[in-house]
Amino acid sequence: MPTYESILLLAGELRPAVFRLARHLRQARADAEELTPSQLSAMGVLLREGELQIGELAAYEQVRAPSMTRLVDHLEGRGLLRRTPSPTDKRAIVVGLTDQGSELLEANRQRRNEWLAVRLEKLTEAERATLRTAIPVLRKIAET
Amino acid sequence: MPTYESILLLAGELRPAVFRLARHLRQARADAEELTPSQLSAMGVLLREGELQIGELAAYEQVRAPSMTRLVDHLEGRGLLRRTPSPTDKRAIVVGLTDQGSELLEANRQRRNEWLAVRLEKLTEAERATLRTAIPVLRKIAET
DNA sequence: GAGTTGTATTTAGCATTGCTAAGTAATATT
DNA sequence: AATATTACTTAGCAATGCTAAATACAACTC
Repeated sequence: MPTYESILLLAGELRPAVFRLARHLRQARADAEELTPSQLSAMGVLLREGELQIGELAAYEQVRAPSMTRLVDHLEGRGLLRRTPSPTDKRAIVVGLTDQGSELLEANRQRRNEWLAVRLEKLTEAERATLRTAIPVLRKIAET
Repeated sequence: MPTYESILLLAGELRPAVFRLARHLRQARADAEELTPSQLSAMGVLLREGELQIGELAAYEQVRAPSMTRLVDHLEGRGLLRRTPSPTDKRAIVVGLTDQGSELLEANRQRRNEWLAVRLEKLTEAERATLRTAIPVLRKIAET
């Protein structure tokens, strides 16, 4: 039975480790991609979830509706997503990725995975095995 | 000898797992703390590194000098850090945390560690052991 | 040592993104 | 039918990123 103290210690080491890696993963994104993190993130939600109303998308992104309205304005202007009136509710609007949007997002995802893969290649097989074991634990923490 | 394909697969799983956890860790911060992520991050650098010149701090934060000048303006106005002229270079300025700044930062750090610790407590001891093993690997990737 | 070049910081002005408050249109409730 | 709620938009504020240009000092060069 571990003490809370020892767990706090673990937290103090795990937190910065995860945080720093995430920071690098984020920076390995754009490079003159002309898309900001918010834009990429919102598009990522649409890729995973399919079409959503503006308000739903805002909720996913933990942002207020007006912020999402403007973000969608930009992305729509660049042809990366499309607004369509909701068939069931004439107040609401449904947004979804265009083909161009999905392709851009997919290219981006691949680039980031490759950035990480290059680093994973340099590890030992044992270290990679450790990571494979850790992934479900990391997911579990985030889902709590 | 693993294939690059299998490593790409691992990357595709590890990346979102780390990213999501980091996102939660970030959100477990402020809560009416009246400090933004940029401000917290810059103060964190000063806590780790001690006093730095504006330009050095900007470099750590991967931000341009003018952005850091303004951020330091704000934090100085709130009494969280202090500007002092560099003794060796009359062009330069050295910034460092005030006692109030250090205390606020320490309180913040503790709160975030506790957020994570609560979740770590709910894991099995084997899962925590996995994380302990994974920490140095995560660090290694980030440092590459 | 005078003049040039480079460095550290600041100021000014632009774009993005977050917010709240208030407006419009449609839906739901009483 | 009147009222309240909901979905989105518009308008305007604050924070943060940038570049360009100004200022002050430091370091070289001839």
